[in-house]
Amino acid sequence: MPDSLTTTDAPLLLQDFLPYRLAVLAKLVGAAFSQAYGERFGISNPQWRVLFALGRKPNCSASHVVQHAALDKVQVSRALAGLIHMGLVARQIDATDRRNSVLNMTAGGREIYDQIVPEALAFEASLKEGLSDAEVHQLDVMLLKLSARASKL
Amino acid sequence: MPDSLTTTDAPLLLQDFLPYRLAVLAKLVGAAFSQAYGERFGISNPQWRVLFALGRKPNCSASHVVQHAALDKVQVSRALAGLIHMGLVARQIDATDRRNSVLNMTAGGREIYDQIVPEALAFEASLKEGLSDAEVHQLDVMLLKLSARASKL
DNA sequence: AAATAATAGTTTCATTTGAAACTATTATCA
DNA sequence: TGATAATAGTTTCAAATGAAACTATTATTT
Repeated sequence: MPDSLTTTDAPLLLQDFLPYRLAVLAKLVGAAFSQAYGERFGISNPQWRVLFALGRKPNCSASHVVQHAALDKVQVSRALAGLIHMGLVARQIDATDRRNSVLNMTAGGREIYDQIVPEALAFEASLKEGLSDAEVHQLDVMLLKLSARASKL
Repeated sequence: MPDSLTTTDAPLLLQDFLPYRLAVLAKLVGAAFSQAYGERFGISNPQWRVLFALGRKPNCSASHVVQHAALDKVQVSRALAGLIHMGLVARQIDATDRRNSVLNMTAGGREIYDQIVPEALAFEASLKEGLSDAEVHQLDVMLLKLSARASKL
């Protein structure tokens, strides 16, 4: 019996439903990434994000990480606790405002970071393999548009 | 001090990193969706997926849901337990193979399903607002390509 | 047919996550 | 200045998640 005979009047095709497709793709990509690199370094996804944020902007506060890594403050706090415990990140206190922390990678953290960055970029390139330059650009535009829309819903 | 002076040689821009962008977008979209509908009906994300799968294919087994809703068997088992408890889904045992269950929405489940489907489609349409037909098609193509690549990594 | 393997689904337990409450510090306001 | 509010970050507790062990049933092998 073909599928069409088992469906109802206006079935929603989960496979075609954009929120579902995005969730499945993001999970798949994230799993592939952390399987490849997270396991190797013992670093979780939120911790990668924190490291990447610190690589981009040293001497920043945890709040800055919250704003630029799409993590909430609880996640950042926990990720930092782990990274500091592993000796990959150092935390000082901002003398001008003792509520703020001043975060930096340690030499050890930098070492891992410098290893992972090229691999992360290679991972991304591999993911985009098969997309033309024009398609990559289109993808960029559409992700931006979708993000803008989604944040208004 | 401009950002460029605080960065390192080859910084990875988290905001431009595709796995990150996908994760953030998927989460944003998913949160918007469940905030709009999950709260209203008291139904979780995995439970929606199961309902949508059953709407598409009545009389199916839990294994079928596993394969078609991108959930693992634990999630399906738990989602079903909740849906059955709420009286939205009924489970029988397949007489020809007593390991298999035969799943169907109840009248109550169908009622909710029939309410949510048009709204879910409207949600999706709203998400795509601002994308031309050509862009929507491009998006489809690229999500397919990315999914194919990701499952090989 | 008996033993073994495979499949469907559930339960258990450890980890992850998120919301809300909490501490410490600085800013604002009366 | 003292009281109140706001901000930075942490801790606590409950719910969600995932891996692995488990039960029940059917298939395969000898």
